[in-house]
This record gives sequence, C-alpha cells and structure tokens, in this order.
Amino acid sequence: MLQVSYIRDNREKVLERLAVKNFKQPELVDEVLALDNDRRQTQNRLDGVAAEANAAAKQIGELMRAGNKEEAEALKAKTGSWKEEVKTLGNALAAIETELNQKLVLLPNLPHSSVPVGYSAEDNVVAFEYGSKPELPANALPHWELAAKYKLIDFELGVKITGAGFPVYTGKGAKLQRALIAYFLDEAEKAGFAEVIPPLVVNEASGFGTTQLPDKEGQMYYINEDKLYLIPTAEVPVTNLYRDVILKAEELPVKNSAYTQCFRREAGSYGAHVRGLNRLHQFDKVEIVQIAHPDKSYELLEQMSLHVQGLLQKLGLMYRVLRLCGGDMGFASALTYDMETWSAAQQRWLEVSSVSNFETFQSNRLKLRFRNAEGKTQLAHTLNGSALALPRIVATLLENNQTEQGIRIPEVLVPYTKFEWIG
RNA sequence: GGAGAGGUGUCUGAGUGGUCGAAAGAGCACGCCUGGAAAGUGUGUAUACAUCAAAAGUGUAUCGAGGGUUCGAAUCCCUCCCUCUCCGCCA
Repeated sequence: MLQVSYIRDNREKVLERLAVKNFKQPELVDEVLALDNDRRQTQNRLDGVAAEANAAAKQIGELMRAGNKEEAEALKAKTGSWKEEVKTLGNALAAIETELNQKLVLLPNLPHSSVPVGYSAEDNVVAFEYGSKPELPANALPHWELAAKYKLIDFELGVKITGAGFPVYTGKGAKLQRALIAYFLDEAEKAGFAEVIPPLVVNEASGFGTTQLPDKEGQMYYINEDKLYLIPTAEVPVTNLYRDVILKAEELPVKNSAYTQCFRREAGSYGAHVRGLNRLHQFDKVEIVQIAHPDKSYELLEQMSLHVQGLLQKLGLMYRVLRLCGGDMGFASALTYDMETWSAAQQRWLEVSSVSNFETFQSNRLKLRFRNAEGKTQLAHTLNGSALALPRIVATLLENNQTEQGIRIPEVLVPYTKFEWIG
C-alpha cells in the first residue's frame, strides 16, 4: 500500500499516476489526506493529554514515596478528567486510523513513468519478439489432444478424483513436469537465487502482506477450519519470509527461488480458452523473488526479465515480451513485463511469466525494511517473476515440437527427462 | 484429540504495582590497547507516530493481541492468539 506521507507530499503526482492506471476512484486520495490530517491532529491532542497524565502519575508516585499523602490525594483528584479525555481521544484516533486504512488499501500502486497509458490488454506494448512460428505437420493437434494421444495428462481422471482444472500427469507427462521443475530451479540457482521450499498454505497476515488480501480472497482456496489460504503463487510465502524484517544494506539484494504448486479458484472461467492446460486450479511454478535496494530494483527487474527470456530461448520457444499498460497491470505492481509463448496449434499467445517490481507497495504492508547509509530504516523494494509457470510451457512444448514421429524434447531438458522423444 | 508449561529487546535472560524502554550477559558497531590478531578495555546498540524546513531535541505508544482494575501495569484480572513439553494418532 502507498505511504500516507508520500501521498501527503505528492498529491498531484499521485493523482496523475493513478490516472495512468485507469483508477476509478481518485476522490479516495483526498479522503485519505483528510483522514490523515484528522489523525495527526487527534494524535497531537492525545499525546498532550497523555503527557500531562503521565507527569501527574509520576509526581503522585514521588509524593507517596516521600510520605506526602495529602498532596498525593489532591493530585489524584485532578486526574479524572485527563483519564476521560485520553480514553475519548484514543477511541477517536483508533476509529480514524481504521477508516484511513480501509481507504488506503483501496489505492493501487503508482505505475512507473515508463508504463504505457492504456485500458486493457489491447493496449499493452510488444517490447520484444524472439523466434519464429514453427512449421507444424499437416495433422497438427492442440496440446490436450497430444496429451491424450501420448498418455501424458489425464484430465478426466482429475475430474473424477477432484474436479475440472486438476489434471493427473502420467508416464512421460509426469517425468516432463519433474524435469522442467528441476531445470528451472537449477537455472535459477546459477543466476544466484537461493532455493527455498515454503509452506503451501499461509495465514491471513501473509495474504495481506503481498496484497492478495483483503481484495482477492475469492481467488484463493480457503481452509475455513484453520483460517488458512492455499497459495496462488510462491510469491506469497517467499516474500512473507521477510515480513517484519530489517535487513542490513549489504544483505541486499536477497534472491530466492521456490518451486511450489499453486492453487487458484479462477471462479467464473470457462470456454475454449481454458481448455487443457491453458488455465488450471492447481499447477506447478518456479518463482523467483528479490528484495532490493530502491536504487537497484529496476536494474534487477531487467535482469529477471532476461533470466526468464533465457529460459524460453534455451527451450527453443518463440516468445514475446509485453510491457503492460497501466490499465492491465496488477493492483500492486509499478512495472510489469509479461512473457508470452506462441502456441502453434492453438494459434495464440500464452502468458507463461509475469515479472514485476512492486517498489515499496508490498514492503510497506510487510514492514520489510533495510538500514540505509544514514543508519535509518527504509522500505525495501520487492520484485518477483515466474521462472517459469509449467502448464503453458508444457502446452507450447507439446504443440510446437510435435512431428510425424512424436514430440521432440528440447536438448536442455534431456539430461533431466532422460528421454529425447515422446512417441 | 488429552494433560501441562510458557510468550520480555538481535539472542539468552532478570524483572509481581511507581524512579522500567526495561537489569545482566552474549552478539553486533565504533574506539583504545597491539607489529597484526586474540584477549582485555571504553562507548554505543529497538521500532513507529507526532512535533520541527530538517537535524538535534521533545512528546506519545509498544514487554504475544485485545479489553479491564488503578492516579500509575511488563507486573493484577478477563478474553483471544501463538509456541513448547509429555501422551495419543500419524508420513
């Protein structure tokens, strides 16, 4: 969430930036500022009264110790009104803060100056395109049919034991999953990301820290009995590793990678675009996360983008990089690149990665800070990216690499799969 | 699931009504000492908010969370949360 002090000092800029994000309730900014003003005034008065009451209490203690009971009693008699006022002002302050926070969490992050103006996915800018469309055999199949033909993924079996969107990977399909996970983790390690295996369920505080809550609880599976959420991405547990932490400047950047399964309710999705592996309730993903010094975060974002692109290149996939426009960017992001691979049989682009810099938007909620050169605490920047999400990579691999003889496994994966062909 | 113990600063740990943001030790930082290091020694070492142009300073809050008693709460009372130990179950 945005820092109130920043909004206070940069009202015009905040409004101008929110407009780029196509934010519909700019009036919230002034409401926040008014409440902030209230808050400061109220706290000021409360602090003053509390100071008087504290001083009196201290004096009473001294008088009692000196055995001066009469004066102590006289002073006691005067404390009643302060007590009342402290309570009243305290309640008022709490109410103001509650309202302030309710409004504050509704404000999205401010987009970086390089973010293109736009309203929807149509307005995203293609920043880079790599590779060329593969030539497929005449009888080319979409991945869900390939998966059935070679017995790689059984969607119906998943429906039986769980429901739609929970595929069962079988045979070489299962091995391919494991190979991709291991390959992505190894590549992340080479790039300096330290692997962690976090819990797959998180508490409410974690969901709030990375901004899934309070807004997007509908996207997450919730375990009512224990008040825990199934993670929609490893971003949530991994970034929350550093909640309430003050890092040393020399510890930055913190770089972690994690493979987790991800769970998304994706309520209301249907149709051809969600067929097969295109959209699942449970899927595998390797995520990379960084905690960065504010001066370095954009440089690191570019590095993460290049890391993801390197993976796609080594897998031999045609892809493009999108610079998301303000209207299509996530709530918490300041700058996002989406990577999409070309799915040759479906004849469409599939999003396989999203790399974002959240600046201090998450760290402000997480209270994730570092000690800067002046020895003061300062909010760190958080970044993350998928490197990579498996299902659509698998979809693209199957479709784009299909031949008359079967499906060719990319060279870099063979040491992991231990087979070169599916077929 | 049953029984018990406990939550204090970076850590260990003292503190059962006032002088406690909190002893002591460890750690860490800086200095002295040293040819250099170790040892020794000295000093410092929470966070947030407010006030201020800013810093200094000052005020307020925070000893798991919330509420209560009291002039005054880390300390007493209530509720909740969490952790640990033992037993049971179990990969």
